[in-house]
Amino acid sequence: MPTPTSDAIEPLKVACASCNLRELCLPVGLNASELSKLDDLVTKRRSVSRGDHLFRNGERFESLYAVRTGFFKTCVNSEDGRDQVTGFQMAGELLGLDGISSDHHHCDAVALEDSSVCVIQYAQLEELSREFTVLQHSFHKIMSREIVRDHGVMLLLGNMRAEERLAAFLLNLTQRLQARGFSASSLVLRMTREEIGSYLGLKLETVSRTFSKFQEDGLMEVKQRQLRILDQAGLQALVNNSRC
Amino acid sequence: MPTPTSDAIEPLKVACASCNLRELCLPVGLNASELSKLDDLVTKRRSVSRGDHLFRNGERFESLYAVRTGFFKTCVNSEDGRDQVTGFQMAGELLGLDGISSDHHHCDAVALEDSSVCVIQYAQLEELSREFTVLQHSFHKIMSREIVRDHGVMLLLGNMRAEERLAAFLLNLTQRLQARGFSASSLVLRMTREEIGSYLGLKLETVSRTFSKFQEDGLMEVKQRQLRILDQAGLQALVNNSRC
DNA sequence: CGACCACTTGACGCTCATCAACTAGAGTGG
DNA sequence: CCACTCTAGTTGATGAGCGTCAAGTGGTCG
Repeated sequence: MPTPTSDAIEPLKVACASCNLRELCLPVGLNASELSKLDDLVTKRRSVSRGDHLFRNGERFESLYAVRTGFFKTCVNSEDGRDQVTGFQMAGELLGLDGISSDHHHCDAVALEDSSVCVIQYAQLEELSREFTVLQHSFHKIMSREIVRDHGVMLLLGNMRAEERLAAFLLNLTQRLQARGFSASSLVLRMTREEIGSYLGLKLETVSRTFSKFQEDGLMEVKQRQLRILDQAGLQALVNNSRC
Repeated sequence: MPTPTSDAIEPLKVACASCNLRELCLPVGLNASELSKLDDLVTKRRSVSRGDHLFRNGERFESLYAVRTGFFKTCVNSEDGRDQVTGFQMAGELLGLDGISSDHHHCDAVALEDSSVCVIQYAQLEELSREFTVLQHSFHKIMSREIVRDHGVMLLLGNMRAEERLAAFLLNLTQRLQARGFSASSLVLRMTREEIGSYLGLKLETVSRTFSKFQEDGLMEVKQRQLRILDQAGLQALVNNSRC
C-alpha cells in the first residue's frame, strides 16, 4: 500500500543546466539557452518512497519522468494476473514512454528504493520540441533506443539459456552503473531474485542457483545483494558462446 | 541472395490522401492540407521481392518505410549468430523506427512476399512534424505503440507456455488482418514455422506440434500455411487461463 | 527475541529442445 | 509426363533444462 505522504510534490526548482545527469538525460546536446527553456518545462520534482508506485497501469498519462536519484522497475500485467518486469531504470533514464500511445499508462512503475524524479509535462515537451530541433531529435532517439533495447530483451528471452540471460543482465547493469561513475565490478542489487527472474523469464530459484554457480565458477562473489564481478570477460564469453 | 533488380525504385507519385491505408498509417488525423504536405514528403515507393532485404542491420538509417502491400519480418542477430524475429509487419505498419537511435539500422527487414513500401525521408518527417502538431503527435504515438507492443511480446516470452504463445500470436495476427478488411477466421501464413518459432521463442517442431494439437482439439484447421480459426473464444481462453 | 522475508539448496517432474526419420508439395529437367 | 531434388512441414523418441515443491538458512526489523 502506498502511503500518500511518500509522493510529496516538491516545488523546488530543478535546473537541468546544473544537473549532473544532463549528459545522460533528455538535455543531451542542448545549448545554454535551450537548456533554460527546458528548465521552464521541468518545474516539478517528485519523491517516491521505496515500494511505492510512480504510476500505475491504466492511469491517465500526462507526464514523462526522468529518474533523478534512485531505482525503478516497470512491469506489465496480463488479465489473468501474470506479471512481467519490462525494465529497471536508474538515474538519467526516462519513464512513461509507453503512455503516449493511448494517453494512458500501460505498465506500473515502482520505486525499488527511495527515489526522486523530474516531472516532464508531455504536452509542453511536444511544444518545445517543435521549437528546438535538437530536443526533438534527442527525444526521438530516446524512444528509438527504448525500442532497440526491447528487441535486445526479446533476443535474450527467446534464445538464451538461464546462465546466458543472467550474465547478459549483469553486464548490462554494470555497464550502466559505470556510465554513471560507479564501479564496474562492485554493486548492490536493488531488486529481489524474483524481480530479476521476472525480467529474465526465469523463476527466482533458477536465478539463485545461477548466482551460486557463477560463484563456484569464480566468475563473481555473491553475498545476498552485494555482488562483485571477478571475471567480466568470463561473463561476456558466456553470453557470446552459446555452445560452450 | 537478393537480386538487384528487385529493389527498383518507383518514381510514381503516391498520394497518402487517396491511399486506402491512411486510417491505419502515419496520416491518421491529418486534414486535407496536411495530407498534401505529407505527400510532398512521401515521394518514393520501393518494391521488394520476396526474400529480399528492405534494409539490413548496420546500414545507414535515412528513411522510415510504410508497408503499402505485402508482408515483412524484422529480426535482430547477436554477435554469436543467434537470430530473433522481433516482428511481422503488414500493410499500414511502419518499419525502421529502431534506426533513429543511432542513425543506423539495428535489425534486418526482409520481405516475406513481394511487397511495396512508401519511403519516408526521416529528416523531412522531423521537419514536417515541427510544423504540424497532429503529425508530430501521431508519430510519437506510433513509436510508443511499438514500445507497448514489445512489452507485450516480453510478457509472452517470459511467462507463457508454447500453446499460449501460439494462441496469442494467432489472435494478434487475425485481429490485424481483420482491421485491414480480411476475414477474421481464414488466413494464409506468409512465414515459415521456423520464423513463427523464432518470434515466439520456440523451435519449429514445437510450433508444428502445437498447430497439430490445436487441430485435434477442434480449435482450428491447419493445412500447411492455410489456416482456419474454428474457435476463437477457445484460443482466447488458452491465452487467459494460464492454469487450465 | 521472535517473526518475517529474501534467499538457498535439494528432489523430482514437466515442457520443450534435440535428433532423426518420414511426408508433401514445388520446381527442374530429361 | 515422370523421375529427381529441394525445402517446408510432420511426427516420434529421448533427454536437458528449468519449474515446482519443500525444507532450511540468514538477515532485518519491530
